[in-house]
Amino acid sequence: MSDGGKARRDTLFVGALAKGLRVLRAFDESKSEMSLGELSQRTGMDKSAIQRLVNTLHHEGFLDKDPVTRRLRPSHAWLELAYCYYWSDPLVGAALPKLIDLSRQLGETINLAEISGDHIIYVSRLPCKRTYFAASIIGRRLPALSTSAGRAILSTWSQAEREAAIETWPLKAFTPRTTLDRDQIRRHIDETVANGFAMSRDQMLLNEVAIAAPIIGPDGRAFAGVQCSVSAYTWDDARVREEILPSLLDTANSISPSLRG
Amino acid sequence: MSDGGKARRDTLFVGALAKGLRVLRAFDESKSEMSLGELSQRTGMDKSAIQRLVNTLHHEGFLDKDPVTRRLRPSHAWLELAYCYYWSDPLVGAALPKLIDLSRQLGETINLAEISGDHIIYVSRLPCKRTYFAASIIGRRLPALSTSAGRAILSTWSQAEREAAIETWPLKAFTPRTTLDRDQIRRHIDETVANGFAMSRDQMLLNEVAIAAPIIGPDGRAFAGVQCSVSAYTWDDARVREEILPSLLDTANSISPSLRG
DNA sequence: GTTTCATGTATCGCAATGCAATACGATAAA
DNA sequence: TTTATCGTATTGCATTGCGATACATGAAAC
Repeated sequence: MSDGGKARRDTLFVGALAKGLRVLRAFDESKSEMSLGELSQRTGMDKSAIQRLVNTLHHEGFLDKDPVTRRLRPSHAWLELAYCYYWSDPLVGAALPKLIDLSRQLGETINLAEISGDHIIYVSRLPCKRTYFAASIIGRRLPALSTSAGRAILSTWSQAEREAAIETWPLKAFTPRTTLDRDQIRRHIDETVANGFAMSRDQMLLNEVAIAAPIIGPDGRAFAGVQCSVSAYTWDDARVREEILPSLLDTANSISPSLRG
Repeated sequence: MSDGGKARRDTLFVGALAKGLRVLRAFDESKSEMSLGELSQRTGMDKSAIQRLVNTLHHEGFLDKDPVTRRLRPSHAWLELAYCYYWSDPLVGAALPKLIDLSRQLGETINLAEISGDHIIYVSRLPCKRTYFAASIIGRRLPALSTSAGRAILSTWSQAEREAAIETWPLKAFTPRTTLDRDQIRRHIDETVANGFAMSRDQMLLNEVAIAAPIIGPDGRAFAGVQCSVSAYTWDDARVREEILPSLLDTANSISPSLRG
């Protein structure tokens, strides 16, 4: 139970490092500041281990320690890592300028999402309107099947891959109207295949309309998508199709050629 | 030499973890994808060590491995960490909505910078115009003395602290016109103290005008600032002062009260 | 004010774990 | 084919990280 994930007795596996990383992973949106005890509880590791790991992480600048409460928080190093990530991902460099233009042109929130296993992750976000916090910061992972970007990406994959995803990938209710019926999702993805874009409502947030287009690679498959979020209060289907869709597709298509074959 | 940083023989120090973290740190903007050999070279650790550490990092999802070239790259986990950071930093939650409004109102790039030792780090960026890549992604660290945000923050500190910073903090030439003369920087910070905002030109990029206001905490000291970057081609001093400065100051001041005392 | 609890910090002997040298295997260049 | 380069795998040794335990500090309970 406690160290259930220790896994491989492999000689190429450095357990101490893995444990340290697991301490980093213990932080999340609901728990972003912890005491030693809380960390110990969350990770299932004993107090001594946490003490040593935390000490090391702190010493190396990966955890900040509140001088009075002694509680631990993510440090600026966590942002520096994101900075490095951006330089390593060729898609970001190719897409960002175009996304900025699009965001400016539409005046609405534009996101760049990449597939990450069975989730999508928001790699770049350009918020234009106030929205809830989680929707304006990068690095958020969401079940791919529930997002317009995920469905747009999937729509470019083979029938078999799509089907496997639809059957097995995780779903979670974020709103009372999040689609949990896989048949319904299948139908929507089929439409997406035909249309070349995905549009969804109320999936992550009520009264949110999301529309996404895949960024298609040289092999015809997408692993990323451009997505736009708008409010259902001010946008109806027809207007989204007319005023957002064309530019969104243009942008996504204009990024495709920059992907190396 | 090789493992010069091994440092403390402390019993609370987990060397294997520290080494692993140093592998993560080996990546930067100029080297964002490496082979085992390159990593070994960069970190000064031997091949075996790198092999084990990389294996572990890969297994734990902190490094992606190109299936054909076997080269290693930052993974999406690096963005997830940034996501966590945002939840842990109360300033971001308080500031972001207001920054979005400001960005929309001005139609120019707005940044949130925090002090991080003797550098500032861009925590949030809202690009509105195309600019060079590094200026549009979060997590970038720059010498505080060379940035308008850094100077704005410093201007709220005590005379003694300011002086110490001006004398000892690092400087680096990013453009031919980056100010390297500490007396000149001192004069500029003195002006900033008097004015309540900082304005600089050509420091990080030629023909870039940056203007920043400190976000003042309950104790009168700032550790963060709101900054706006515009092009010198289209903005002269007078127009910046007239059209940008008031809203920028308003925004910075409106964030201050949300900082807990 | 003393007791009690909770939490952070420090110490220490043991052996499990990570170490570095080395050998193997593939792929690419010469 | 040869040679070089780079990723992968193995192994014996002792360094290093382990976890129980004891100490310190501060807050809450009574």
